[in-house]
Parts: sequence; structure tokens; C-alpha cells
Amino acid sequence: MTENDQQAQPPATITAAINRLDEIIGTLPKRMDQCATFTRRNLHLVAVSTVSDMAKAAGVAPSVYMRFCQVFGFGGYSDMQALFREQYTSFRPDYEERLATLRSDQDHSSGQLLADFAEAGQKSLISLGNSVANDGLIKVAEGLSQARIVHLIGARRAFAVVSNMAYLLENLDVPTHLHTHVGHLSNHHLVSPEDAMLAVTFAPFSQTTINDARIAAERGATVFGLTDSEKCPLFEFATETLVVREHEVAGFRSLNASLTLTTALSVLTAEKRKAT
Amino acid sequence: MTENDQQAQPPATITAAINRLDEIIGTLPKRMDQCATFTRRNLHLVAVSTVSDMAKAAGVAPSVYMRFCQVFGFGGYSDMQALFREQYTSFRPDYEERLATLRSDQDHSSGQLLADFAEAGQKSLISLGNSVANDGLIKVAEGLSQARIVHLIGARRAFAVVSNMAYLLENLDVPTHLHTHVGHLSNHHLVSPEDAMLAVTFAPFSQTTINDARIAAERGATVFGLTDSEKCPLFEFATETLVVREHEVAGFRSLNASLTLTTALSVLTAEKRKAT
DNA sequence: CCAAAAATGGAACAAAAATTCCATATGGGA
DNA sequence: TCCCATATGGAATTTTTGTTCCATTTTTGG
Repeated sequence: MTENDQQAQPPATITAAINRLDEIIGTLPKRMDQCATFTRRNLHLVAVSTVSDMAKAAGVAPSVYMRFCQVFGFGGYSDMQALFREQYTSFRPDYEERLATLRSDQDHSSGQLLADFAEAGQKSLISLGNSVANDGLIKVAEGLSQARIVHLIGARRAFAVVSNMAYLLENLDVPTHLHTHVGHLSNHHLVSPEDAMLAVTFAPFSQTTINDARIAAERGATVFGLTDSEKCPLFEFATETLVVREHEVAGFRSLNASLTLTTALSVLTAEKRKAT
Repeated sequence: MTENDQQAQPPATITAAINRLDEIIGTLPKRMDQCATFTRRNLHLVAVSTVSDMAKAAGVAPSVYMRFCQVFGFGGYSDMQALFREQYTSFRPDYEERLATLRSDQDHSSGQLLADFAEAGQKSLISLGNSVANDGLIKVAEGLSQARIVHLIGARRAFAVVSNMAYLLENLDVPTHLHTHVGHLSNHHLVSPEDAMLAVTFAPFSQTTINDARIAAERGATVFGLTDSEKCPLFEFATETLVVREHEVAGFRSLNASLTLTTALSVLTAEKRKAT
């Protein structure tokens, strides 16, 4: 009634909550401010934590955190948590409706598609863990780490894989050359016997990639391969070829396993390189 | 003792849990199978739901869902939930520690590193289920499908994402231009008001990407964004900006969620385009 | 430096959730 | 068809969590 009542209505959205937090931080008593600051920095924890968890993490008593929720405008912790949990569930069709979807299995229009791709990605990552790639992975990392320059080549679907690896290796201070064929320059002369190449190609295999890899091998470089099939021509001349199995949705293969593998490979390579 | 005891030890990782789910689906009694199937498709809900929520959503009694958790190998729902909540909290406390581990530890040179990255990928894909608002995805797909040309731009880490999307869209017969700055040509004149652009940039944001996107917006094109932070400058002028949360291992963020999202987005865009 | 007001932390209490139990239903072999 | 093993759903129980209360401490203004 006076004028400075603690905000009566609670924030209706996460954005509003963040704004309000930024407003009140600094204006609160010590312990309450700890609550506000901690919460501001760990918004993602609210949805999955209990009051005691939050209070303990913020370094205050549960009752203080409780009161903080009220000053914040909520009825209590449960109300505040509800807001943060909402985002995980609200935009989705109702539970019952989802169940129907789950049965009919025909709906491809909305989030089902995204969920399907996510599922395919998950399966790819499981296969990756189960596959025997580990031995080979070490060998390839070893080989790449000893190279003067690491040459990366991959076309079409494989290009995202090699370009990501080029980015990682550059950040890890490993001399890298990403072959792109810009201006139809093939850069074969760049490859020397002290170098190593990683060629990535998935079925149906890119003739250009195979050719370039073969030429690199002929020039004396160590060639490694990454593919999704035992029939890959790289097996004919590559020192070591890794095979990843990607799952697919309606003909669209994911890249999750390949990217995860090459990320690990990049880090391993950089580590081995520093170790020598 | 006989031979077919229900698995005694619970899955220790998300990957193991998904794997085990895929194994047992189909082998369980009707209601239990509903639990398994629903959970498999809604992994992201476990962390923020109660048993009753999950049971109701799966269309079974809470006690059945409870028993499902036990057959699954967990002591109860709480245990299972703990595994899924871990991902929200685990990376908080000792990020430093993990980095140190990465440097010192030798035995991760085996498959541990790969397993860690795979695990991070799984978590990213689960988060994808709740971090991206479904209607945002639809809006972007809608916008891209109506464009004369789809312009894609992304630098550094984001480049793999846009180059993959360019590959997909091309195969789906959607006119696409991937901006690459080869020869320092910026191609601004290519962008017309009938076009749409998808700009991808992750923190710390690429100034070039932001600039090009802003210029495209000024030229009248519809600009959409994909990023990993609410602070992304794209929010200032983009029509719609999607946010994905990627998990990381020792500072290396995965790209799984982003790639999965853009794959779904590509397919959706192509579908909508054909529908008109 | 003192008194009043505000803030704090712990313990008590209430609400909600997880978990178990048991009576009933269901399905598969004799 | 009947019986037995197994599955199921709802209600009872236990545990955990949210919330409030109050004595003690700290801060603020005179």
C-alpha cells in the first residue's frame, strides 16, 4: 500500500524473469542477493533442482531462498520452478496427443521430424561407441600427429566433416590444409612424403576425393580414410581406414558419428603432437 | 541365477540408457512397453517430470511406470531421474577439473575420449528436444520455403553447419547460396528482398557473419538466425532466431544438436516448398 | 552506543511425491 | 474350459520436499 510493495505479480516468461533479476540484483540484502546472483547465473538449474539444492549451492538457508522466491514475485519455489519447467513441455502437443502420435507414427509435419532425426543421431552415437574404431583411431591420430602438414579432403556430405576438423586442428595449432578445389586448383604439389592426409568419403564415393587421395599416396604421403562402408576404394591404398555407421531417417543419413569421431581424432592428434 | 534375470545394474550413462531402452523395447509386456517407448521418444522429459506425469503421459498407472524403472535396472524413478538430471548439473562444478584431466590423464587416449564426446553428443541431442521451440522451427522453415534463394552464412565453427545445410538443400532442389567469402567477394548484391538468409553463429559471435546478416536485412531479405546464446546480436534484427544448447567436453562443444536441427529444417523447408 | 527494524538460519509442519502392497484382471498352456 | 502365472491399477505407506514459524543475529538510524 505504501508504495514499495514487493512486486505482486510474478514474471510470466523466462525473459521477464531474467530482466527482473537484473533489476533487483544489488538492491537486496546480502543473502537474498546471493540467491539472486546465483540464480541469474544458473538459470538452467532451477528446473531440475530442489529448494535445498539451490539454497545450498547459493550458500544460504532454504528459508532464505524461499523468501527470495516470494520477493521475486512468486508464491513459492514451486511456482518459480513451474515457469522454468514450462519451457521444456509447453510448446509440445499435449501429452495425450503425443501418445496418439506415437501410435499412428505417420505424422511428419512438426516436431516429430526433429525427434526422428535426434533419435537417428542417438543411435549413430551408440554405434560409434560399440564399433571397434578405437584401435584404428589411435593409429590414425598417431599418424596425423607425426605429419608435417595434415591434409584434409572430403566432398559433398563429407565436406562438413573435414571443414569442421580443419577448424578444430587450426585451433589446436596443428598445421592443416583443407583441400577445396576452389578455382579447380588441386594443390597436389603441396603434398610431400612427410605429410599425412585424411580423406573422408561416404557411399556413393566421390571420385575426386578418391583420386586426390590416391595421388597423395603415390607422392609418398601417409593416407588415412574415413568412410561408412567396407567397400570404399580407400581400403586399397590407405594405411588405415576407419568405418562409421550412421543411422538415417527417410534416406537422410546423420553426420553425428562422423563428427564426433573426427572431433576426438583432432584432440588426440593435437595431444600426441604436443607430447613429442 | 537361471539365466534371464532382469538386468541388475542400472545404466551408468545416457548412452547406455538409450542403448538398453532400444534393446528391451518389444520384449516387455504391453504396458511396460508403453513406458519404454514413450520414454525412448521423450528422454528430455525425465529430468523435469514426476512419476505420475510420465505414467499419465505414457498412458499407464504410476505403479507400472515404477516397475518399469526397476526392470530397467534402476532402484526406482528417483534413480533414473538422477541420471538424466546429471547432465544439467555435472558440467557446472568442475569444468576446470575436466580440462586438467584431459591434459594429465593418459588412459583416455584409449576409447575414453571418444566415449566422452559421444556422451556429450547424446546430451546435446536430448537437450535439443526441449531447448528449441517447435513453432520457431516451423516459422523458419516456412520463411525459407518462400524465399527465391536461400542464403546461408556461417564462419568458423558454424561453417560446417551451413555447408552441410547447403549440401542438403541442393539435393532437395531448393535454390541455395552458401556465402564463403572466397576471394573476399561478399556477394551482397545477390541478396534481394524476395530472398531469405539463415545466419549461424555461436559465441563468441563472428563479426563478419553478423555484418553480412545485417546488410541482408537492410536489403530487405528475411533473416533468420541460429545460435547458442540469448545474447546473440542476431536477435536485434532477425525475424526469428533459434537457440540450441550444445554440451561440451573440456571446452570442445559438439555440433550434434545444430546439425540435427538444420537437417530437420532443410527437410521441412523442402517439404513446404513442394507443397506450394 | 542503544533501540528498533530487518534479516537470517534452524527446526517444525504441511504438502506432494515416490514407492510398495494387494486385490483384480488378463493371457497362455494343460 | 479351467487353472496358474503374470501383469495391472488403485489405494496405503513412506520418504522427500516445500513452506512457515520463531528465536537469534545483524544492520540501521537516532
